[in-house]
Amino acid sequence: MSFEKVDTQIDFPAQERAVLAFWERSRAFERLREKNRGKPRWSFLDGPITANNPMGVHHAWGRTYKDAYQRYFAMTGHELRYQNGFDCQGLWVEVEVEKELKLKSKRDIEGLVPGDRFASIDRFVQLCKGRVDKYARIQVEQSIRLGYWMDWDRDADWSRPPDERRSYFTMSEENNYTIWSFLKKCFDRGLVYRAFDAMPWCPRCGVGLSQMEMHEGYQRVAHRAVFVRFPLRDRDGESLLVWTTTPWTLTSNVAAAVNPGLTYVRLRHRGHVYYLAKGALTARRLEEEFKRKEWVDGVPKLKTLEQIFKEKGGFEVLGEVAGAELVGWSYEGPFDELPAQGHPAGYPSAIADVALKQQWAPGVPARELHRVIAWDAVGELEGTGIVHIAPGCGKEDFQLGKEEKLPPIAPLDEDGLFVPGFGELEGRSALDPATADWIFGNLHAKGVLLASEHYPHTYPHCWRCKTELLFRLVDEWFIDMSWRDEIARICHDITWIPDFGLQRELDWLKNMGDWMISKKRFWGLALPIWTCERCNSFEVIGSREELEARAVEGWDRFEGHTPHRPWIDLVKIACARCGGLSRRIPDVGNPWLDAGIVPYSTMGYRTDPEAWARWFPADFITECFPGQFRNWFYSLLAMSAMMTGRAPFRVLLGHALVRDQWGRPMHKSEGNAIPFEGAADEGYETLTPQGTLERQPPMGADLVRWMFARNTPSNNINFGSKTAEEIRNKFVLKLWNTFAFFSNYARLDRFDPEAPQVPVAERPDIDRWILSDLQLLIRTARREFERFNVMAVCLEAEQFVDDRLSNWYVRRNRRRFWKSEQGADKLAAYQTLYTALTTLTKLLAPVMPFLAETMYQALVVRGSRDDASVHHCDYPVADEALLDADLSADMDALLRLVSLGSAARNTVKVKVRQPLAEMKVQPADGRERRAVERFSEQICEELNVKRVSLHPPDRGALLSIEVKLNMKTAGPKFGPRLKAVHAALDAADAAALSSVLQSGQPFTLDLPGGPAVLEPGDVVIQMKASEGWAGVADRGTQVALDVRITEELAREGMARDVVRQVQELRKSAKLELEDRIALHLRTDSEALEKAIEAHRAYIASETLATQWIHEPLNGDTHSARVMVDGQPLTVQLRKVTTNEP
RNA sequence: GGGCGCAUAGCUCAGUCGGCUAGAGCGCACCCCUGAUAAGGGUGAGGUCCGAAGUUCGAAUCUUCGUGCGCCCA
Repeated sequence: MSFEKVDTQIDFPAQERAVLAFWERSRAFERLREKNRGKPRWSFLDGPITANNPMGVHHAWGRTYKDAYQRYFAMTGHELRYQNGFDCQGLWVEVEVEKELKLKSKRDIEGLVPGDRFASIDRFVQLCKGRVDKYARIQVEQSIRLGYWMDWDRDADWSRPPDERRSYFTMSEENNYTIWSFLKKCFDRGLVYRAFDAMPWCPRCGVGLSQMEMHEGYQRVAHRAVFVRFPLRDRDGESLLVWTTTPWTLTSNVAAAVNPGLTYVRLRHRGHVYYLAKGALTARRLEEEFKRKEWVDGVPKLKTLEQIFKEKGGFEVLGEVAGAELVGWSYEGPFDELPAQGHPAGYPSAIADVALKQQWAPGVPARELHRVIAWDAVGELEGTGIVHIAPGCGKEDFQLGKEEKLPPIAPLDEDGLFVPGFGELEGRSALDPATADWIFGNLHAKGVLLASEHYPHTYPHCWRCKTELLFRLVDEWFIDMSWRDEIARICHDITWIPDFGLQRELDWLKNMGDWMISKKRFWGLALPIWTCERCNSFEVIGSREELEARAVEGWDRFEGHTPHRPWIDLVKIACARCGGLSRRIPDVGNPWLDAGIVPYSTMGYRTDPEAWARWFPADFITECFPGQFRNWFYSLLAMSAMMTGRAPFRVLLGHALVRDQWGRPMHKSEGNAIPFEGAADEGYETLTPQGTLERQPPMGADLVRWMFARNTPSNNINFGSKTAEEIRNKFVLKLWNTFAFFSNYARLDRFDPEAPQVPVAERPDIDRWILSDLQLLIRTARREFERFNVMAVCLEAEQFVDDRLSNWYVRRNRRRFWKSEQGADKLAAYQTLYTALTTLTKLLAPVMPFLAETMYQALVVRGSRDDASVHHCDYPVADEALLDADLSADMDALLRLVSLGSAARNTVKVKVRQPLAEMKVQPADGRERRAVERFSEQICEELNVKRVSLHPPDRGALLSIEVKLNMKTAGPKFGPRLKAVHAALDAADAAALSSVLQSGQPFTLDLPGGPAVLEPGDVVIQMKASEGWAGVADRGTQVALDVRITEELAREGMARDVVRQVQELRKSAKLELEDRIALHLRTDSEALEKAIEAHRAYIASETLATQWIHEPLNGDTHSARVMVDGQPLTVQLRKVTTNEP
């Protein structure tokens, strides 16, 4: 079949939907897999996407890479797995389900089915699974719309259990049990342990956060800080001055720390003596932050302590004392009346028991042990230089407490409420401002409150629900990471792109703490840790089979369920040490365990070791890297190091973050995030920095992909409609218009791609040039894809399409396609452009799969019944025989000469439509000389001159130098002497003067009234051509245009103008390219009349006028009154049918 | 406090072998084109390639130090 007409106005999203339907109908993806089955493998491992919400446009960045590289390796003949991954388990899903159900706490979840905790948890877990399925399905649809080819789950697949679906799901049994095997290995090496620690804790979620999670949620907030005095025992009327931003922790105070190396002052204030660090008295606290506006709105600047004392009645410094001397002093705590302070070895008793057993503290109540301890970390710039220590309320406090044998007091329950033993505070929330009020009131009543203030600082928040974190003493499970060197070792087997990734990962490995793997929640990996009720020892179970063999209770009820809560909790085993009954700890696992195990769980490590060995390690992974060094990359590497000691992937490509087009971080809550469908298909609204909502048109998936692919992976991308429009105009539309141009003329001319090829050697230079550059593009594309540098492919392709193919090749060759006679030259043009376009479809297919397919179908398949797809093609290979470096260099020289010619026209403002007689060139080198000879026709056409000639060297320079004063600077500088300077300048040797000034040196003119010094800025140096010529020079090249317009040339110019006006009218009359017309032209201007007469044949052939009518036309005509060369002209035309004469 | 990264035009960024006069797009000014056309093209203005020192025939590029910003860790 022949070529279809192609509209230059195209709805890209609609075209993409048509391609999707074609792929679906023709089973294009399945056929690609069949085609590549058995070929060399290329193993890609997908990082699981959290199946918890629909994707935003930012997800498309990584997925563009994933698809583009997969497509490239498929086109170069590789077998792939095409397995997508979904991250399913974890708190983020729980939080969303809680929101849907309007649940506020863990107790609400456990009461979902009233009175039945087991059924409640079961129901909740089912809802979590359901939410994962729901959003996984949505993400599949979105990914398909992006053009991402994966082995997607289809309707029938969703009713199967996750283990039997096409994508992998981290909630699958295989995934969970493979993690068990990992934990078992850790256990066998003695690396799993349980510990009490003061953990960052989210009171809303009722869960502790790991070190890596805590970093996600820092926010700047202001807390009410207090200055409190701790009266010293044995020193009447004297107190330590203590400062804290968390007043609720004062209830659990055990000690006060000073820096033994600092100097402290004694000062008297209102009859009482205070101790505080000398530097603290005058420290300008957070002054820098205040200046830099790193502050919280509405919070006043902090006062110095000096100022506070002065305002409250003045003070007097009595003396200084070394910090070391304070150590050991004992004091009265602010809440010693509370029962918790009186409980031996700490509070509550569960913790006191452990503290006693593990010898963290003596069996004495905290209030009897209050004393000053030494701590080097205490500074004097933040508070008072005396730090209140509550081992049950802070990480460092807890460590210090253990070292100093201080009893820990843990005041809060899971929900952040005070437990019994804290008097009136019982049941109050530590976060509630009313609680702080109560504490302030209480301290004030006791007379120990000196002052309070609002203190801004960055404080950790729950990264999921944004609640402020508290530090809480809890028991959690950890993996001892003392074997970190084993992980670091395999990092060196990986190619990191960008390469600083290796250093980042190694840094993290060096600094990370032990891995907290437990979460006191419901939906997640069931940690396979069973503890004995009798002897309190624990062990880790490594597989379902092992559990079944060890089970002494509950297996029958568990069987048939996935290893999730609450069913797995039913299984009890006999303690290996004492035979006692062991039950599973209620905790679930850290979700990064789920994602980190996938190189094993998804490739058949346990089920099909041979298959696993074929696909492991993955050749390539790519993800957004901020954060992943301590998350997915970390868990992948750590778990693989433990499992096999091998790197789980060979190449890692990391990419940065998507910002909005003004460079602001994208946030759903800020209104500047872009939903995926909005960008791909539907258009979207975005909030501008001015706060207005702007409606944006859709970009289409290809454009979204291209924008991501052309960006430097390591730089954040400012993504938005502005860039989209730019790239659409300069690249996508150019490509499309070139394709449309070709198709529309090929259709009219019945161009047959199967016709015998005009030998390349016989084609014109410009054809061989574009073919040569095409080979260079192919070479670059292959090289850069292999380096995982798709950006370079895109930038090179843009340059080829825009600068070379569209703006030069097609523009220069239009007439070869227009002309009516067939022939070798026309055929060569068609064949050349056809080769360029079909090659481009294949080159671009990995990045722009839709556009490439549309073009390929129209250019190559052309409706033949065979369902060939561009994605089944082999990726192009450069034909070295077509490379012609010499030709490219000549063409570059030509382009330079043409741009100089345009510049020369510009200087005299003669439009290109006006033909000129001649251009003379004084070439800078042999290359330019040859370009003039070789491409004179191109130059003449492009610049609309009749002749181009080389300026003979023996005739001297083509242009002369002219130096004029720059009146802007020279005027004020020389004032009344200006005339004299002028004259001297005219008399001076222009060549010598300009060479001095151009080298940046001043030039001195000798004048009667004394020398005048010219600076380079004082003059304008121009190249001047002889009378009637316009000249321009650049880098040794000089060109001159004959700008004298003869009557004959003027007539020709007018004729071209007439043609243009007629074409304009044809177009507004919506005529087809091939339509013939009857034309009537009428003017009162004699000059114009003559021009039309002289060029009648030319006008007729250009405008396809088959009938030249002298009388005004009647009936179905189109007419316009236009101006040509300042003269009015009436144009009338009418379409004629072919059988008219 | 430690580590990593970045710094090129008003803005967003290319420039990874050290090589002629440092580029692109946007924006700005002027001009042009017109059957690829709701586009597009050309020309121009605009640069201390963050600063300083060094290596070199030659540095935006390599080294060292400094400044500023970002990220990570403590």
